[in-house]
This record gives sequence, structure tokens and C-alpha cells, in this order.
Amino acid sequence: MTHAFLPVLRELAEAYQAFEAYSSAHIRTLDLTPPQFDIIATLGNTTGMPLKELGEKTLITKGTLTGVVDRLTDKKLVQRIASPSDGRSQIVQLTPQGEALFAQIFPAHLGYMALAFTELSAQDLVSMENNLSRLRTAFMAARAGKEQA
Amino acid sequence: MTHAFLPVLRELAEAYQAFEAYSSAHIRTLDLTPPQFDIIATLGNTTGMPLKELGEKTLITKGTLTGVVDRLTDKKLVQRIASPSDGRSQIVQLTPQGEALFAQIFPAHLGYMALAFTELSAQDLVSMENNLSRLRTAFMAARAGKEQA
DNA sequence: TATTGTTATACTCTATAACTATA
DNA sequence: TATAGTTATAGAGTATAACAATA
Repeated sequence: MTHAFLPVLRELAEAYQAFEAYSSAHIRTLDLTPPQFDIIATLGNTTGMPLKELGEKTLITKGTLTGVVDRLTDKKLVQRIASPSDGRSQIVQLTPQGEALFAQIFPAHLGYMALAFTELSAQDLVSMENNLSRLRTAFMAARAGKEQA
Repeated sequence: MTHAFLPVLRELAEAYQAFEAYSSAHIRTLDLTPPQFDIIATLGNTTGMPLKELGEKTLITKGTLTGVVDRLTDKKLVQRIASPSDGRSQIVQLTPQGEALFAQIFPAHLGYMALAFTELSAQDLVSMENNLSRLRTAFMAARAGKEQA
């Protein structure tokens, strides 16, 4: 049995691309890019967080994150404030406009995504969640193994 | 039960990102980008194909594809030849150097990817493949539903 | 010395549309 | 008229490294 994992890789890539295509079609109608939406969604219902933490949650590296946050600042959706506890740190938070946008589009986006799941049972969802979690763990373990080698 | 699908979306995104991070770490050591590797892998063991077909298989749109193929041509890894049957069509194929590179790196990449699957059983793989296929189908059906609406 | 964030560089990909040359 | 591919445009994300301010 050689490379029986190949169909899994192919299906993973295709499932993700189908998700991404479906999701981003909606996001682009909101005049946001997927990374910008990710940041708005991450900052929603919080009082803000340092750029470092925002980068960890969205998997955007710091050099890139500065640019994405700049563009959201130009749109008046987020703002930077100095951290009270660390002079090196900038806290990013939604502006009132950003909060209003979040309150409007986040539920709408969930409703849009829900349309894709109407044919799947609760059992299906649990099974998928477990399988995907194991897959993620497998890649992370392999990467960690490579690092120490 | 509201939005029970959300963990599935999160796990899908994280599993894909873990896969992408692991896979592309190897690809970058080969001095290729992921789209470039995708093209080399698609052209390997073929006699070439029109840009249109290459775009369909790699999910790269035609305007972008011209640029990616240009960069691979600069590296002497692929070449364009005129289609014998359709004067509008260009066929892209690996050069001898491209074929040599494919023969060298494709098995190496499979071996690298296999390291991530050592802990998963054949049953696991079948289950994952089925779940991912259903997920992809769900997104594609939702997108098709939106289009006709 | 180490860390947070910005800046700079150079590239790669993306979306979109206009354009050409064939069909 | 429609299709294959190129070109043009403008943006947006990526990797990387050097840098300033602060810890």
C-alpha cells in the first residue's frame, strides 16, 4: 500500500478551496478581504488586543499584519491605542463604526455559512470535527518532528 | 442548536493551514512557490497540456497562470509550444530540466508528506476521505444554490 | 539582551478587464 | 460571436531583515 494518504490530501485541499470560494464570495460583497474579515471577527466582542496576540490568532505575521491593520484603519474600522502596561505594545480595537459593522455582518455571515450545512447531521459534524482535529495534529506533530531533527 | 457547524469550519481552516505550512516548508527548500510546485506536479508524467486545461486542474485563473508559467519558463523548467490542432492554443510542457526536477522532487515530497500519516490507520484515511468529500460537496451545492437564486 | 512593532524591499499571487488572434 | 491566451492595472498578502523604542 503506497501513498494511501494521497486522496486525503487531495480531498482536504479541495474541501478547503470550496469553503474558501464560498465564504470569500460573501466577504467580498462586504468590501473586505478574507484577512480583513478575519481581523474584524477576531476583534468583535473584545476590548481589543495587542498586535502580537492578534497575529497569533489570525496566523498573520507581524510585518504583514501592520499593513492589514493600516488598511482597516484607513477604512475607520479599527484603531490603535498605546498599551497602558507596555510601552512597546499597541492595542488594536474596533472603532464604533467597526463594531457596528461587526454587529451587522457577523451574524449575516454565519447565516450564509449555515446554508452549506443543511444536509449534514449532528453526527456528521462530530465525525468531521474529530477527523479534522486528528489531521491537524498529525501535521503539527510532523512539523515538530522535523524541527528537532 | 445554533451554529453547531462552527467548530467544523474552524477545524477545517486549521487543518488546512497546518497542512499548507508543513507542505510549503518543504516546497520552499526546492526554490519553488506552492503554485509553481502544483504546476510541475500536474505536468509530470504527461506530454503537456493547454494553458486552459492546466488552469482548470490547478485552479489558477488564466491571467495569473500566464505569470506563473512565465516564471517557470525563466527557470527553464517548462516551455510553451504551439498547439498543432488549434492556432489559439499554447501547450505547456516540462523541459528536460523540468522532468529531471520532477523525477527528483516529487517522490521526495511524497515521502515527506507520508511522515505526517504514520499514526493514522487505513480506516482513518477512508473516514477522512469520505468526510472531506461530503464537506466539499456541501459547499459546492451551496454555491450553486446561491448562483441560481 | 530580548521583545514589540514599524519600515523597507522585492516578489508572488489575485481579480478584473481590455485586447489579439484565431475558431 | 465565442474562445485561448496575453497584457495591463491595481491591489493585497508573503517572507525577510533591518531598525527604533522599550522592557
